[in-house]
Amino acid sequence: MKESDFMNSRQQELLKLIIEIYIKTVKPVGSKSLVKKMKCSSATIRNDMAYLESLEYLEKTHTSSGRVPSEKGYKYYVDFLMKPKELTGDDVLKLQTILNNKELVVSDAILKCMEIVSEITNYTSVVLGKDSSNHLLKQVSIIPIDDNKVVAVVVTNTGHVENKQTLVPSNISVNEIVKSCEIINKNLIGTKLSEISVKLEYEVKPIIATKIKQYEEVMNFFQEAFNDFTVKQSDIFFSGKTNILKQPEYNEPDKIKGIISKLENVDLVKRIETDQEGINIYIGEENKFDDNVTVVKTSYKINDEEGTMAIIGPKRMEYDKVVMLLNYIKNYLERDKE
Amino acid sequence: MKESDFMNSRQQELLKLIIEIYIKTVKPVGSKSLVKKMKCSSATIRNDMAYLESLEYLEKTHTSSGRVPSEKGYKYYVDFLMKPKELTGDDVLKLQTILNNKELVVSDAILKCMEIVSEITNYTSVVLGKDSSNHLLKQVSIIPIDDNKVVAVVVTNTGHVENKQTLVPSNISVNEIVKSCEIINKNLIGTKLSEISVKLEYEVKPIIATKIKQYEEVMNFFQEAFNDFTVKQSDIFFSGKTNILKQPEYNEPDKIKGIISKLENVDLVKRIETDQEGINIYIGEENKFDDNVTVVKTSYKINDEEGTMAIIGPKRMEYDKVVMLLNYIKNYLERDKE
DNA sequence: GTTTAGCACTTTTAAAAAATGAGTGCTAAT
DNA sequence: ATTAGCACTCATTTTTTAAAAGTGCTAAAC
Repeated sequence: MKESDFMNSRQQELLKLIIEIYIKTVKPVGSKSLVKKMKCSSATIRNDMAYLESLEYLEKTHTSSGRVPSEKGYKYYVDFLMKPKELTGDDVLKLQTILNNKELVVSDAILKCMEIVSEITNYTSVVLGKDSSNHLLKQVSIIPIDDNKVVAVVVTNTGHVENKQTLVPSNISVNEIVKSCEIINKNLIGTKLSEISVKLEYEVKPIIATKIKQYEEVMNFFQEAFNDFTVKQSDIFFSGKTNILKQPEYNEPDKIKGIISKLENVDLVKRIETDQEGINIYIGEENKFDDNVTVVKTSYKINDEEGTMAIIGPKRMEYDKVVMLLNYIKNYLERDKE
Repeated sequence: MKESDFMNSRQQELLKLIIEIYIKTVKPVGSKSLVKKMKCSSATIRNDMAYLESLEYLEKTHTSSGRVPSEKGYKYYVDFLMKPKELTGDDVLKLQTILNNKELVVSDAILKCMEIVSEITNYTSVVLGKDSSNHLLKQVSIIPIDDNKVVAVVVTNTGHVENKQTLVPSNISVNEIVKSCEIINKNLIGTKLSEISVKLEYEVKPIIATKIKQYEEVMNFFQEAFNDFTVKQSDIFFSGKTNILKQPEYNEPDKIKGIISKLENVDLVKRIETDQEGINIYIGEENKFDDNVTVVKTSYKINDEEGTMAIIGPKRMEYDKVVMLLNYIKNYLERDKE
C-alpha cells in the first residue's frame, strides 16, 4: 500500500460496502442506494467514490455510471476489509459427514469435500494431484492378457496406480518380460519414479543382460512403459465444471466458450498448481489461468499425498465464504493427521 | 414411407439440394437461389417446396421465409438421397497412420481415430467402453501401502484395470487380506465380474473361513471393493468436447450451457450406447441424448473389447462425411481382426 | 396439365430517432 | 467538511421507418 493510498475509515467502509453489494447484485453501485447504510448524503458518497476511483479501487463502466470494484479494489478487500464469514451449520454438517467417514482414503475425502464446496458456492472446484515423478515405486506387475498383449501396472508409495496395455513386439516373448519384471521389482522398489529411467539403464540392464537373450528389446519395452507413466500423470478432478456458467457474467456466447475451452485445456488447468503456503487468492490478471476469474487455492499434503485444491469463480466472488470453506477443510485434514 | 409421400424425381432432387445447401449455409433456402441448379423457374420450385412442406420434409421459420429441412427431411435424406462421400486423401492418411501403427492397442487406436474424426469434422466424438460386468477376472492384487492402507487392483481379460485405495478396518490385518486375495485368485480367475459377488459368498467364503479368523470382515472388504469396480466403470472418452460449440447453432448462452451440461452428464452420455448393428443415425428427437443434435454411432467389438464410438453434431450434420469416416474405421478394424 | 411471369402481401432485419432514467460532477450554500 | 441542487452524459428501451427476402396465388404460356 502506497502512502498516497490513504483512506479514512468512512472511505474504507464505503469500499467494503460497494464491493459486497456488487458481489451480490452484479450491477454498478450508485451513490443514492448507499445513503441509508452510510449515514451521509449522496453527495458526500459521490465525493468519496471519486476519491476511491482516483486511487483505482473503483471503476466506472461509462462516464455516468455507478461504480464497480477494480481488481485492485478486490485485492484490498480480501487483504484488509473482508471479515471471516461463519459457515452455516448446514454447510459444516455436509463437510463433517465426509471428513468423519473413517473409511474414506484422504484423497477421496478431499474430492468429495470439493464437490460439496462447488455445490454450495456454485463455483467450479478442481483438485490437482501433484506430479507423481517424486513418488516412489512400490510395485510393477506385468499381467499377460493374451499371446502378444500385456498390461503393465505400476503402484507407487502413495497408492497411486497407473496402467498401460501394450502389444509385445513379436521378437520377444511375454515370458521374458514377466521375468524381467521380477528383476525390476527386486532392484527398483523404493526408487523415485523420475529416477527409474536411469537406474533401469545402469543398474537393471546389466543384470537382465545375463539372464535374458533379447535384453535390449525388453529394456526398451520397460523404458517406454515407465516413460508413459511419469509423463501421463494428469490427475485433474473437476467438480461442478458447469457451475461457473451459472454466474451472471457468463451471459455471452464468447465468454462461455472461452471459459469452457480453458477448463478443457489440461495444460492451462495445471498452471493452477500451488506454489505458496496457506490459502492464496489470485484475482483476475494475477492468476495464470484466466483474466476474468479468481482462483482461490491451497495445497494439501497428507502423508505422501500432495496436491492442490482450488476454486475457480468470478472475480466478484464470495471471498469470505470460499476462504472459510477451504480453511475448514484444510484445518480439519491437517489436525487429523497429527 | 407412406404411399402419400410420393415425390417425383425433381422433387427428390430439390429436397436433396435444399438439405445440402442448408447444411453448408445454415440459412433458410429460398426458391430463387435454386433456379440455376434446378433448371426451372422459381415459381415451379416454390410449388414443389410447398408440396415438400405438405409432406413435412421441409419447414418454414416464418410465413415468408425460405425453407429449412425438418427432422423427417434429414431422415429421408440419409436413408434415400445421400451419396457416399469420398474421403480426402489427407483424411485417409491421418487415419491410416494410426491404424497402421502396430504398437497401438486396438482400444487406443480407436480413441486416436475418433480424435482425428472430431478434428476433421468439428463435431464432438465420444467412445464408450462397454460395461465391464461381463468381462472375466484375470487377476486381483492387494498392494499394502502402509499399516492400514492398501490398494486393490483388478485386471480383466480385456486388459482393463481398475484400482481402489482403501483403509483396512482396524480389526483385520493387512496380512489376512493379502492371504485371502491369493485364495480369491486361485478360485475366481476367469469368473465374470458380475458373478464375482455371488461366488465370493458361496465358494470363497467357506474356504477362507477355514484359514482366516476374521473371515467375515475380510469378505466384506472384498465384496465392497469388487462392488465398486463393477459399478464404477464409466469409460467415457471425449474428443473435441468443445468442437460442437463452433457450430453456428450454438450462438446463444442457453443453448451452449444446455449442451455443455449434457456432455458433462455421465448418465446421459451413457445412453448413447449402441443397441444395433451397423452405423446408425439418430436425428434430433430420435436420440436419447439431446433433441437438438444428431448422434451417429456404431459399435466396435475387437476380440474381447467392446464398445460404442459416436459422433455428436448438429442435426445439420455433414452426414455423408461422418458416415464414411466411421465406416472406414470400422471396416479397417474388422478386417484387421481376421 | 405443367410451367412460368408477375404482383400483392408478410415478416425479418437494420438503422434511425426519440424518450426515459440512472447516475455523475460541480457549484454554491450550510 | 458536508450537502442540496441542477446541468449534463451515457446506456437502455421503445418507436418509427425503410429495405430486403421470400412466399402464395392468379392468370397466361407452353
